[in-house]
Amino acid sequence: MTGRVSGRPGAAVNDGEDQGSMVGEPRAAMDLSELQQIRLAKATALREVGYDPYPTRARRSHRVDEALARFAQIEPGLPEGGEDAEAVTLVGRLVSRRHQGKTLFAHLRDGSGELQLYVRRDDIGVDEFDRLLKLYDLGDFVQAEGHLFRTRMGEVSLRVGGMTMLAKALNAPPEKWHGLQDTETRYRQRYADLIANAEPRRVFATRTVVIRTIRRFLDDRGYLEVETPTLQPLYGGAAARPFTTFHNALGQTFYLRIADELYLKRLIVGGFERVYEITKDFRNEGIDRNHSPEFTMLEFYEAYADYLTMMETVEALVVQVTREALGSARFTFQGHEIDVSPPWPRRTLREAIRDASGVDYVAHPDQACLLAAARAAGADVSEGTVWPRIVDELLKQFVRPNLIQPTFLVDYPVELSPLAKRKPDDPTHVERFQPYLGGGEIGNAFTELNDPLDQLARFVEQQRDRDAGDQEAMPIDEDYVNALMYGMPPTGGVGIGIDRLVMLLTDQPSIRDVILFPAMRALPTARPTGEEVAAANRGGSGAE
RNA sequence: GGGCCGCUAGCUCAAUUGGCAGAGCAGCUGACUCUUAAUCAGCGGGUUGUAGGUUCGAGUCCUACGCGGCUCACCA
Repeated sequence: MTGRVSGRPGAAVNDGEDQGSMVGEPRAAMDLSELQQIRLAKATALREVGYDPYPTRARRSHRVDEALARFAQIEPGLPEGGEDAEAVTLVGRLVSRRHQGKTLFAHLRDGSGELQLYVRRDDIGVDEFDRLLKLYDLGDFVQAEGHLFRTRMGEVSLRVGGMTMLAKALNAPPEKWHGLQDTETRYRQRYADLIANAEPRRVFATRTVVIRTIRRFLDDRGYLEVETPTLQPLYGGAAARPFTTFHNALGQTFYLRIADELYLKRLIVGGFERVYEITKDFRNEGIDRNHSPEFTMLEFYEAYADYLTMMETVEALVVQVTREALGSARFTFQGHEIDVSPPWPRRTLREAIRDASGVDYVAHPDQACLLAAARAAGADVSEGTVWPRIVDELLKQFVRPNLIQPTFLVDYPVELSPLAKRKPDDPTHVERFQPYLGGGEIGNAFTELNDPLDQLARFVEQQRDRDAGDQEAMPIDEDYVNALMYGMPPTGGVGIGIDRLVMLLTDQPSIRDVILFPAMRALPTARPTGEEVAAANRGGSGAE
């Protein structure tokens, strides 16, 4: 860590090696803003009258929600405006302040909520009241002890008998009414966003409920949560370009995983019957509203199941997650009322495309023919587009935007799905489905291909596309084929993009709004130099 | 990568045709013992993203660059 003491990241004010200097030493103050200097002076003033602005320990008897619950219990036995006889001690951040002569109202926020503080000079003495007015600021963490009561205006409050500083804030919080609006600052300094805005606090709390509920759902059904490699010598399981990195001691290139699919299925080969993993995948491609270079993926695999079984599981999972997170199976996304109650309609990809565009891709089995038909239907497809891509374009341009209510599209052309098993009655299609919701897909699933030689043939096919310049085609994974040669039972598998699911449930239009610290271009001063990169690759970072 | 838009005080935003860079919040000083966007009086606060250019004069016009947003392309 370098010591940066400025509101703007990248505006380093303290690049020296010495780390242990006491806060409050004015050495770094040269580059502090006027407002920061004023707060720093207050911290120094506190110290001068014997109060540590950063004491080591805090004490708390109740969280805010516990205090409110306690008062609700006790209030019926109190006279009008009476106080709880027992003292409580609360901790948290000062988020608002209203001074009126010899009294002071303020709001304290902890992780569970907010509660009003009521301070009277007569209660705490002239000196302490004065300190409170002069040396405490919005954003400071404090500890307040006192008795609960209800104000004349009807708000449960703490009549403060004593207050101490827990941590002096040098940065002022953002504007209290408009919050922090600047998108870039909200992403780069998420801490400030969380302080200032209730919306991200709600979104990320919901995200946690979603993930917790998924775990419980799968745990309850006998799934084993496992961990597979992030650093992979060979990537696979999806169509995407990987990030590349290098292991110094092994002298070897690794790829950051683009999916965990192939490892999870190796575990099915090994004899685990139900496995899942919730983890980050990394794809080296463009960033937009729906794509982040690192994102969170759920994948789960079940032996002796097929894609029909998995559709029921997905419906049950999504409705349970929605109910846990929102208290209902219905919610609003970007103005659309969505109901995820099962069962969800199932339509084959072929008929969905045919109904929406008039093009039956089965009737146009070669590239030139399908391209002409697609264009005749009004699709925007460029000249060299390969056959499976044209199908994908038809899906994207005609079908997807209209899939607002939950829908399964099923049975995809084999060319689009190198890891899925062919339909028994139609070897040109595979048993695959994608759940659509709110105009986008939230996952991908199939009956897993377990014929090792068919799998090898599909890899070879992919390799041909690779050689033809398709940078997203999968490389041949011989070890995976070897695993399949030990025998993999019939298996159903599902992948669900957690970020997109959270976007839907929290009504957020951008994936960046559901990722706490979304990937951003480094600011000029924060970007490592070529020398630093070279040194890192030379070996040994020195630090853990 | 292309196109469009944006970047002004700590935060939220103004600034007419190119003519003294402003307000609210926050801050500072003071008044006020049930306020809650508290109120009232006064005060301070700016390298207008960066670097050039045009001009008597640039927040405003031009060029380049940086960062971001939207969008297209790419991409599940």
